[in-house]
Amino acid sequence: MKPTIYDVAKEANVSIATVSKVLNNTGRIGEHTKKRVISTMKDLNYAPSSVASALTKKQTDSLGLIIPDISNPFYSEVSRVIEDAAFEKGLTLFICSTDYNIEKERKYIELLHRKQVDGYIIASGFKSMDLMKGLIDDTFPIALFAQDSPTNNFNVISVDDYKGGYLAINHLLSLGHRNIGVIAEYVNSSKIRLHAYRDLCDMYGLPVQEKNIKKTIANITNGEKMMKELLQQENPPTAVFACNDALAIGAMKAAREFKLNIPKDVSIIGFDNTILSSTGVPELTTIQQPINEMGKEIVDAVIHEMRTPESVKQRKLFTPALIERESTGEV
Amino acid sequence: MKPTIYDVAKEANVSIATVSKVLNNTGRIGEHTKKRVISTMKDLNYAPSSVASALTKKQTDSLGLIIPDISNPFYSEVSRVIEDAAFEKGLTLFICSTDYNIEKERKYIELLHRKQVDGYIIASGFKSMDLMKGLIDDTFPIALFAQDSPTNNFNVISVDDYKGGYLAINHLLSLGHRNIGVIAEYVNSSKIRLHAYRDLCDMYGLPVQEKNIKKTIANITNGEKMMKELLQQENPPTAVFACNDALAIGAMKAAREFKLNIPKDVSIIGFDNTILSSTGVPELTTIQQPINEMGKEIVDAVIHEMRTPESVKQRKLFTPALIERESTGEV
DNA sequence: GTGAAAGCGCTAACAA
DNA sequence: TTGTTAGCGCTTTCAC
Repeated sequence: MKPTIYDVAKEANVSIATVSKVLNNTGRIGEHTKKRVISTMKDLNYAPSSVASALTKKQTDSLGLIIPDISNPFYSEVSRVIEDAAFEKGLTLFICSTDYNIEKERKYIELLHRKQVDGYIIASGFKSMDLMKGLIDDTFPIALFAQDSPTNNFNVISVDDYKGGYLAINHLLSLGHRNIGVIAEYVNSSKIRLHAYRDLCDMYGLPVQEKNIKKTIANITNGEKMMKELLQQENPPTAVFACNDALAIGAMKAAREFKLNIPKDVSIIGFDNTILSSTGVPELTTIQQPINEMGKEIVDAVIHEMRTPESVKQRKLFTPALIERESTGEV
Repeated sequence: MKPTIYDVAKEANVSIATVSKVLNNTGRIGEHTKKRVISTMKDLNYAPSSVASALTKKQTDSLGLIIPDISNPFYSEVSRVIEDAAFEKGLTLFICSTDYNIEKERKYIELLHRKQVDGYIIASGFKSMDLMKGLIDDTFPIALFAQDSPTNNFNVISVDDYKGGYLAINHLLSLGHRNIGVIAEYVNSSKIRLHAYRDLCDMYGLPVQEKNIKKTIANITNGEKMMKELLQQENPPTAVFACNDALAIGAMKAAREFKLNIPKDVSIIGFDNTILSSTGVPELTTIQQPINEMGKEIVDAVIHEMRTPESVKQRKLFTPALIERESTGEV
């Protein structure tokens, strides 16, 4: 049997209270007994039970991380960063993949609720924000990653989408492209990136052609499909901004099927700077989100909410960067 | 405050034992009271506390999944499958990335031990097998994924590495290649795949040239480096078997740097069939591990150990399959 | 500086 | 069929 606090108390000839105190460095205990307790803990190979302490302290030191799909490179990379940041702070993560599926979201939220996680980190693609509010207390720690919830008031950590869109389009414009297509997602971040697109078009006196803007759900197949549509219309764009790397990879496939050289015949730029952007040929020019900093920040945000539930919520937007590789070139 | 079992008991005019019984469907309770209890649970928006029940039942319904790195596509894909299988069985996962780092392994194992996970799933790359044995009981549920521990006795779920190596090399041989290089890892699975290589060479009467066998740590950069070495020697191989997709992607990079066409000048085959194998150009021919089945099996294996700790351990080897894409061709 | 005791929310004997 | 009660392993007053 795993030794308990009673075992070490008995063995060290002290009370369990004393053991607890040396365990948590609380109260005052004599140097001598402290040493003795510590050494018998070692002798017994004692490890305190987190579940017992969670029950008394009403705190589990764990967080729920809700993402669409851990096997998607962007989310797995983000998860890794968040895992490290959480671990650093003594928190463990329940990582949950919901596949944009409301039913799965509900089940996972209920599960985590029963597991008494101390807070949630919710990544883009989460749909059940309202269900969430019903299930849990209004002041319960929740932070949003790369997702907005305009109707609710949460801490959110995100990339500056306008800036990201701006960087991407501006890069294409500076390369001389004047007929630029966009493959966007049905999400808020894409909408904002499109604002940058429109504004930049205005600035350059270019007419914004709606037919050049495709919206879809982000995956490689859809990227391919949308790119084909773009390429099939008359006067097709000479450059395409895909709102994430997966869409961009799909777009590159389509271009290749059309026997188009990248970047000679058509330039393609992605978003996220996932591993996919550096493993293909040509390597993908893309916009990098500073996920390391963002991961740290979001963990800090949840912790802050845990400590001060009534604190004012913030939105922190991080500055993206252009990563020039091989998929974009002069027109 | 979150309602407790006492709240619903009082509200429904029954004892907490009764509530517990309807909660767990144990004992016998009258239809009528059962209904009443259930409805007041709904009214109060009651959700039982897993931590309290964990404390009494000495079972947390959670598993530790130890992998080298969740941001590595192979492991993120594997994790996804295991997550789903575990969720299906009512188990949640603590996913821990250890970076092949003994210190991190130790910290995570200790952490999970205190969290009282019901079992461990340990994926390839784990080094502290012996530490593990010291920390936990001999009959504690542990299953190994794609990793062997010859000196210990565990349930292991793995791919049939010999068969995988055989499929890869045989594919290359059937394409006419007679000078085949291998980029392997410093791990047992690679060793077994190399057995297949040697055996096949023997069968074909080909001399096994040690200079054609490179060993390294699996990542893209090392794949590139090893491939360059292979390519720089005189009479370089016309085909290379990389023991996983990351190495293969690196190898493709190197080939390209040498202005070699794939597969015309050199064929490359990978292993794992991760997303990387279908996003590049040319798409990578590779060996697929049936990770869906393997994921289900390993969760089942841990559950089985949880229920019958003394059960005989097994090794289950799953049959891989050749996925022909574009990176291999006739010599 | 140390200990006794209550309680965290639940399960499982055992009684009734 | 339902209720009483004793823990599960820990934290935290409050006495001493």
